[in-house]
Amino acid sequence: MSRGPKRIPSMVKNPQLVEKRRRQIIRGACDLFIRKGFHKTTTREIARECGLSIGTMYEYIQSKEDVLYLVCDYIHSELEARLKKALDQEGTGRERLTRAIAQHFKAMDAMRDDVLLIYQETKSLPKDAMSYVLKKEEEITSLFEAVLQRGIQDGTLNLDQSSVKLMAHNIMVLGEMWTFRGWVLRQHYTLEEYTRLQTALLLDECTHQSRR
Amino acid sequence: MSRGPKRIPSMVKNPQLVEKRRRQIIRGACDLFIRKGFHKTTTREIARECGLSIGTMYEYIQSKEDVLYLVCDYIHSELEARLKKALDQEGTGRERLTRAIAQHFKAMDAMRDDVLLIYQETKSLPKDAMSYVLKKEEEITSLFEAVLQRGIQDGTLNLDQSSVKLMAHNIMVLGEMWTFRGWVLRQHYTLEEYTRLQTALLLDECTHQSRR
Amino acid sequence: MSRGPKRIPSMVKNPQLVEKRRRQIIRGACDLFIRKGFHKTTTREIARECGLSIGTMYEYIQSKEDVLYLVCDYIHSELEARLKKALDQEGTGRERLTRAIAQHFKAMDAMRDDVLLIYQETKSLPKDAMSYVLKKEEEITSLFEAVLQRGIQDGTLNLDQSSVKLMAHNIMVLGEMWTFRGWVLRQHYTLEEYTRLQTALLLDECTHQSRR
Amino acid sequence: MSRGPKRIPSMVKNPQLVEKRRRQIIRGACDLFIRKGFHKTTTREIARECGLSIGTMYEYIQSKEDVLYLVCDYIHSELEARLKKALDQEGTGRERLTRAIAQHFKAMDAMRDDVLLIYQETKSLPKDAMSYVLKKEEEITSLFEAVLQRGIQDGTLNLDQSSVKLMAHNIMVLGEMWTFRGWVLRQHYTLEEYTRLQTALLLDECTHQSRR
DNA sequence: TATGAATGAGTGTTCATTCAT
DNA sequence: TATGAATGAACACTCATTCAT
Repeated sequence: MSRGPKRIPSMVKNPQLVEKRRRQIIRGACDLFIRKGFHKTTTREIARECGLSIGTMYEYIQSKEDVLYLVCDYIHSELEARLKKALDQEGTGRERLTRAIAQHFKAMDAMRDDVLLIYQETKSLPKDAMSYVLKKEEEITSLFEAVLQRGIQDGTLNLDQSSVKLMAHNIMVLGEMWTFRGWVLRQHYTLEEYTRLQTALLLDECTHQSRR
Repeated sequence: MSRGPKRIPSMVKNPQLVEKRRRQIIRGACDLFIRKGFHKTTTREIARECGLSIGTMYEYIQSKEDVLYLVCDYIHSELEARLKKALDQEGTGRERLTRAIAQHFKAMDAMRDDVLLIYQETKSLPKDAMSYVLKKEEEITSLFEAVLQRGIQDGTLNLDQSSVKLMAHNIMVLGEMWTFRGWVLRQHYTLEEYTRLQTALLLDECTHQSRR
Repeated sequence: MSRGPKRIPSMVKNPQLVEKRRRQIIRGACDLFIRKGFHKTTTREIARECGLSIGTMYEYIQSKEDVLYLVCDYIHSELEARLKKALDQEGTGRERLTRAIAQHFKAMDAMRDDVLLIYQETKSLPKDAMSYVLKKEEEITSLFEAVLQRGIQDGTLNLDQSSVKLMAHNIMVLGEMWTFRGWVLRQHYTLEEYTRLQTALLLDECTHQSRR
Repeated sequence: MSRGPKRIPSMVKNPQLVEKRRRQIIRGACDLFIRKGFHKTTTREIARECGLSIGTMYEYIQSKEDVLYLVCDYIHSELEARLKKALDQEGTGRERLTRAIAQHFKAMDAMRDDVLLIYQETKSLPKDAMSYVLKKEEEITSLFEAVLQRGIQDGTLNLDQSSVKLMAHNIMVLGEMWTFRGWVLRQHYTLEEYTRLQTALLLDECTHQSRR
């Protein structure tokens, strides 16, 4: 279905070195993009922050936008990895969903700045890179779809098929909401309260479907 | 509570002229920001689009960021106005909430590009302007809080006080979600379906609170 | 036949100002290109030399290559003007040709650096600008063709039609030769000697054609 | 007279290896310089084209300009070799001259891109390298001088001493003209026609000198 | 000898803002 | 009030050259 991430060409041949340097670049750039935004961060700042000369950095990327893509892709990979670990467990569909939501919210809390970054800067990517990033987002969302389906099959969740996709998106968005409304939500709720209340809302919906 | 919008100084004395010119600027800039993003739009382009010379434009603003603030503020006002009109009606709290949600979603659909713009470019505002914009967002959210409270009072809604704020935010976010996940949601749901399903989710929660 | 020179867009509206500034640019750039070559001259140097800030200079051109085109076009215009003045006189075709050659050689001597510049840097122009420059060169050459034809008609020159074009090019090239072989030719010949000898060669050919 | 070509230092001791590698470099660079020009060709491209790593390439040269010199010198050697072969034959001075001209023109046709390269990029050489190249050009020219003198001595050519040098240059330039005006000349003349007409022009002059 | 990753000064170009008219 | 020419700091990116391995 997905043919993996976009390949960013590098002038350097040794793939391990490329991997290593790009990790440096991602780490440095991510911090800066979060602090100052993509457009207000200069390539020289990125280079300095990740301990490379500007010339060396450009041996590993082709453009500043490549850096943004690298960062976005990294953040998504990180999110996906965390979520997959949470799903890789036993229990009924309902139990797994509950854990997945909690884990998702925890990830959102831990990576709130990174997620915010994706929300705000994805649009600065070139067309093709943006498609990749959006596709990745969809893939992550589909992880929740899968858990929902499983719960429907084992009878622990009750949800109309037409609502499955929507619910998956709802879960994603109510998680992300903790990042982009965090500045006010955190004034009123701890992450635990937030998780409890939103989980209730979401699971409730997967219980009383029959009523509608 | 709120001390009204941030004042943007102008070199021009006649307030009606200022008002008129700024409307021109907002209209032109808004289009451009949506099409190209704030950073990739130049002041020259804005001036051309709104039919002013750059010199003249700068008589009515102090910086490019002022334009962004003007645009964001305008969009929020528009959203608020639409919502207030929907709330300015009779019926039980529950009925009013239902209508408000529908109206909110409709507004999100109509103004999806504008809302997206706010989501993506608010962070480009200077600190103080950003506070104003975020505060405005909060004010709009509080409109839903008020409706919820009213429904609780008249007994048509059942919701724990601790959840009121969260629900208001949920309503806001599930509306905005139609803008920033629209590219995929619209492949599966019409606005009507979306509204029906999400309203169910939200109202359901304001009905069975006792269970928890 | 020719639709005039390539239009270089300018950000500045006042055409007289554009004309004036571009003259400044041409003068400054021409000197520098001759001294250092096109590629080794920086845009900053050009700006400084012509008394404009770099930003201002870019209000009147779109790229460094535009400057090169402006310079090449100017040099050609200058050459053409000088030649046309020489042709705008009375006498038999043979007399006119003699004067035209002398004038051409004189122009080459006076503008030797400029002509050399065209020889060496035309290839640095973008494709379309290069066509314009080459076409102009052809137009100038055709001025000699016209004089030759006139001499043939009035019987003062004797030249096969098939040779006319070639002779025109020969005249051009033997003139230009004074610029790009000048460093050694000037060690052995004055411009007058050079002109006399080459004119003899060329006119001789337009006299004894019958022998072949 | 000439102290041979400029010595380009190499880090590598084995002279045969140096010779071999430089042949590689010349072949690769010459192609690129013709296609893209000297300044728009990067050292990386040259290295790639000739199958060496940049590091290795720099063991055999000291700078990019060295490569240009190597290429120019090679082209001249090639031209000189071809011409010498043509002169290494029997016959009267006049016959030898005729053959030399034809051979020269044929060489110009075959190596038109290379000759053009020399015309356009010689000025990019450092001062001292440029002198070498110009001297080489002069040497080649003097080959024609020698043939002319020989024809004068054996009475088959009639030319004033003062014109000998000029005629030699004329021969050179009318040959080179086939390269830098080829784009238009080839539209009207084949190489054979061109050679016939120009040879007539040149030999004619070496026949009727007495008249002047 | 051969390699290729590292370097950073230097390049062409942009654009928010000012200010004389 | 309106204009738009002028400004120059700042930007993304390149590339000849070096040097540790």
